[in-house]
Amino acid sequence: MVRKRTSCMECLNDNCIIKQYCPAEKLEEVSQNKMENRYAPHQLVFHEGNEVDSIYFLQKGIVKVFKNGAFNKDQIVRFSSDGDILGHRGFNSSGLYPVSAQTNTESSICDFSKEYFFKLLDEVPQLAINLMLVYADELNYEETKLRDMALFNVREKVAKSLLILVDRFGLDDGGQINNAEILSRQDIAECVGLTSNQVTKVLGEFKQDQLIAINTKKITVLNKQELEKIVSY
Amino acid sequence: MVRKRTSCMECLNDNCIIKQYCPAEKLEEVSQNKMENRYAPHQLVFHEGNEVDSIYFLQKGIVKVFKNGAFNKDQIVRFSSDGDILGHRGFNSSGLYPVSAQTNTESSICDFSKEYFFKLLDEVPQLAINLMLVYADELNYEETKLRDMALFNVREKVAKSLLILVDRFGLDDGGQINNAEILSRQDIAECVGLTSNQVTKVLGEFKQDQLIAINTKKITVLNKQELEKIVSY
DNA sequence: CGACACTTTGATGTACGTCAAGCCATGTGG
DNA sequence: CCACATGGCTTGACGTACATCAAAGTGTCG
Repeated sequence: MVRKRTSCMECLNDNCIIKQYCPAEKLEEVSQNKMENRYAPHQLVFHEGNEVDSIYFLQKGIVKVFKNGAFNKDQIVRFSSDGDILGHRGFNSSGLYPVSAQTNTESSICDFSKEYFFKLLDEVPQLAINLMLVYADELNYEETKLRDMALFNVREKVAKSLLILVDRFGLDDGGQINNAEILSRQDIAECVGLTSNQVTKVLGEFKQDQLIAINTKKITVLNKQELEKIVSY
Repeated sequence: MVRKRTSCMECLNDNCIIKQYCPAEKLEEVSQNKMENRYAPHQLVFHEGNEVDSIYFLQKGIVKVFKNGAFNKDQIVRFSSDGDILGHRGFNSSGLYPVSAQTNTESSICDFSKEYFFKLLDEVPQLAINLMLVYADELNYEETKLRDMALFNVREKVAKSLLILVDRFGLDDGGQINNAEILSRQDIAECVGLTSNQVTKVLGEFKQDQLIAINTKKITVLNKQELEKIVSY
């Protein structure tokens, strides 16, 4: 991991809420209080259960956020990408990270100390309010997923996992799911609480039904509408 | 529903984050911008899918917050009680309530317009920050639940539902779960995505194993430690 | 070219979801 | 005050979808 000082003024990532809501004159100070880090693929950013000391902003890359379950059955909370906040789940009453974060690709991540970040929130109310709105959206997303996981059968869950990937990574011109090649069957399974076995089987069914095409890791969505129909009720 | 103006200064509920984080001189203005409403049991406070216009603070009572699923299989998100915030899940990008809220008991609920509340957040940064922390805790809670629901079998889910109720409502001197008499088997089932049938069966097992005692609706916890052991791994 | 890891596929037992019938409380009207 | 109706609770029986295991297949790396 390579650490260096960089300036928010020159950062090209417009999704970052710091850049969006801090006034220009504040950004100079902000830059003084952060470090930018470069991670190799499959490096741990922070670990579930550890004390929360920092908050992270993912400038570029893909990071897997996940919770430990029993017997190496982890639960993937989300895949974060450019502009996303990491570690904010740790601002809870326990003071411990409730999830782990691990890079999937090479990544650039800025970090602030928790102390400085809270000082910043107090000085820039719009930042606090908009971070609050980020939480609200994530809470909605998780509660919808919770409802769905309670209701869906295996086939529906796999359809849901594909739509989650499409939503997060998008499709390229040919209809292929971006970044799908970096995901194992296990990864897909852990998004929706299944085993890699079950995912493989249902993906095979979907291929049979011409909803998708599979070239090992690369998945092409042929009929998104039908996939959406499977998860709607 | 009876509406009236009351003052936050005289409110006895110290759990309310408005009272906790607004300076005394601000509370006068706040009181001018809210209404207190008295609801009968089983009245709807707001409905999933409706436009978000207000935020609510539950002064006294028990309110069921739930999401609609397929074929009257609702999902209970939580039971709110004295001091809890209601409707904050609606501060999302869709502008619609993602859940419904319905009183279980007679309840007193204060409401603010969304506009005034956001103005207040901007003027009182500590309120915004602490509301953010409320979201963070709820997000943690939901993600833990999501993980558990993906992993647990029926027996474990029922144990979990009992522990949720104990956590929310507490036990009286005799070990009975407070307010359990207002809950149907269906309610318990909808906390953890089961049917009332399944809940009844497992509660019967727990009774057999002397973990609980059942007097129709009233449930007495005899061995909380063992219940916790069932949901731990 | 061989070793390793991941994926695919089939077979098997079991836990689960569903249905239906009986039971027990509660409340109402004769 | 008792008979009856209603709604939720309880229990058992049954078929199915699911979890798990093992073995073969495929791709990838040194």
